[in-house]
Amino acid sequence: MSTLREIADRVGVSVATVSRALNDKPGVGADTRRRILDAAQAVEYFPNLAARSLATSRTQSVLFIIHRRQFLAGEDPFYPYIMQGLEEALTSEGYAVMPVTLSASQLEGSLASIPAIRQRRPAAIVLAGPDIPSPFLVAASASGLPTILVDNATRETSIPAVLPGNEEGCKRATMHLIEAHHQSDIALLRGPSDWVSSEERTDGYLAAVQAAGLEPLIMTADDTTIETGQETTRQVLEARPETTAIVAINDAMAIGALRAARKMGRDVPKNLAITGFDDIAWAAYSDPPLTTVRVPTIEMGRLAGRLLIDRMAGSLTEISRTRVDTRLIIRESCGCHQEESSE
Amino acid sequence: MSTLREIADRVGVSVATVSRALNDKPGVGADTRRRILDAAQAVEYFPNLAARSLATSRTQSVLFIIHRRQFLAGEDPFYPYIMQGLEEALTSEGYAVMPVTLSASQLEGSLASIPAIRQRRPAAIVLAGPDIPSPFLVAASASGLPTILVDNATRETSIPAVLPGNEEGCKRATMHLIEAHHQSDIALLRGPSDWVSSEERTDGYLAAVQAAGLEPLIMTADDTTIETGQETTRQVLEARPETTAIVAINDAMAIGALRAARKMGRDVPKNLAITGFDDIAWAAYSDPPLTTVRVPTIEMGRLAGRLLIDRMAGSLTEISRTRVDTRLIIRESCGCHQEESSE
DNA sequence: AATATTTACGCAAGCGTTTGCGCTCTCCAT
DNA sequence: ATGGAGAGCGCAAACGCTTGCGTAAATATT
Repeated sequence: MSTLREIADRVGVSVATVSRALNDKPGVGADTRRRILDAAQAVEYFPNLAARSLATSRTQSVLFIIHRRQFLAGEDPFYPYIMQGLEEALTSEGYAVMPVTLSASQLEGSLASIPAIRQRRPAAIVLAGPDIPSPFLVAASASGLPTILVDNATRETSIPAVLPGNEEGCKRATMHLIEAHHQSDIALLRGPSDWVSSEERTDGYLAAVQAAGLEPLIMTADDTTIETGQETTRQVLEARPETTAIVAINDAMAIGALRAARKMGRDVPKNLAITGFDDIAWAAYSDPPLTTVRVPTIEMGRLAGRLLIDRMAGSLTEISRTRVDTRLIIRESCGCHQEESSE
Repeated sequence: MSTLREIADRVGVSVATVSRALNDKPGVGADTRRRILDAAQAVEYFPNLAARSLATSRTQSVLFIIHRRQFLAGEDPFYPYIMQGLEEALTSEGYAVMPVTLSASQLEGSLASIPAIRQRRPAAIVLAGPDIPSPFLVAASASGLPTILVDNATRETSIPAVLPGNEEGCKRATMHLIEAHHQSDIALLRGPSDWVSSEERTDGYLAAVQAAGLEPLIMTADDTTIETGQETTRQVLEARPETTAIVAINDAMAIGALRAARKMGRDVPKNLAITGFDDIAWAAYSDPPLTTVRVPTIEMGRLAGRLLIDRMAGSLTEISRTRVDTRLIIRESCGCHQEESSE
């Protein structure tokens, strides 16, 4: 493991000069700089980040915080994709991501009580997922560290956040149903109102339905699982049997709707059209394959990473919410076999 | 952010003594130690890990390496669960996990060319997943860092590895089919032979089938996706229509088998029994719900973490392969609705 | 030609720990 | 009383890097 000393000795300069040369700082002659870079190459120099952190008192790692519940639920976890994108964006700039999954009680407590944050002094914090309580988000942001939210947002303060184009996406899906499905009754299956994406998707549904002059029917569930999707669909079909289309707030609920429809003797898509949201891995394999709105999760992570890098570099872009584009993926659950379906 | 200095000043001793007291090292009087611990508590001291790393020249983070392909395939990724368990085990001992996903070309190259390993000098390496090439595993192990494999293993050298009880698990599932399904023809859908778990599960299948005096039928696919499961099942049912049961090497192939069976007019489980392996999140929601062998992925991660901690602590346990117990989860795809089914 | 400015570099302190070594003091065996 | 052992503690160096400051030389300014 070579050090600055070695390079300095080789070239015949001081370590200070080598440090400056390697970090693209002024105060080094062009020729000297070249020789230093060559020597660094020759000895395969990599900076010791622990030493650098100690000297600069800032690290090159960002905390990636999620709620442990995401795991226990056994659902299709989306944050690995977020993390993947994040890692892609960050490693290229020399940053590492360190995942920390917190329990509900830890998320109630104070930010400072999390050892990782005290001991490792991360350069930034990423908080992913809708189930991190708002006070915690605010506390993280107030800690002074660059903070970014993914698939979550706060109303009061304006913490930077990366979100899918929820409203347009859901509006798009609903409109697709309206166009194809002859102006029939379209119900919405939605989740808790403290989940930002749920709110926004509902807005999209409402915009589309009202533009078409239809009567909205909104069913709110406590969570957005297959089970609740199934149960709320049952309720919808019993309360309003004339319903011919269902917009589900996410794919899990949509798959639940599929199951409920089958159990109640409805043929999807013939008697009932269904759309989901997210395009999780299994959406393409449901029966029938699910028409849904694809959320580019990896891209969201990448974006979060880039925004963070910009902020750490000092550019004071106070953009509050950044959107990533969604895309309607037409499969079979909506009843229109188009050639240009998936992909 | 308090330092050793502060505590030392408060108590009236040297930093050296504080350091020794806080690290449970000898050379500190009982009374002094108490006062130091109290003071540390009072100022909410947390060691600066960068400084410690610099002084000890070893870090408190472990690299978690996976193959990027795992993501692109869009399959149900299993390693988030591994990582979850790993994190649980490691954080309690003050270690952090840093995930690094490598591309195929990086996995062909040398270990040293990975910046993370040169710059962060991890305390250990975890390599997860069957698709990391053997030479890379060997190189990692040869690097001198404590290394552990999860869901992979090498034949030549004996790198410590954590694996599911593949053979027993698959034997168990196959025997269940044999017992319930009156001694009929049972085919196996397996994956590539360089995937250790595939090999071992095949052994389990063979053991069960041969013990029952049946003729084995093994179909090998290039990968273990829904698509290949579907395709190989089609082949099996065409080549040997009398087949009444299929053991799939993993749940994805099993779900593919389900689809193929439906397309070919077979009723599962009436005309064809199917079992999977892994118990991924969606196994419970397939139609019919999949009977499968549960692999405790989170537990595997936990175990890997604990083994690593032991090795870093110096205990020279040269256990080569550690097994975690699997468990047969009986649902409906095998045709025996037992009361004591899942959970 | 004399002065002011800039450029290129070295010195050395400092970041917060750990740890080998040496010192003092107490205690016990001689 | 004297010696040695051991416990308890402090000193100071070391880990590898960054950075403010000082200085000499080179260049620009009048």
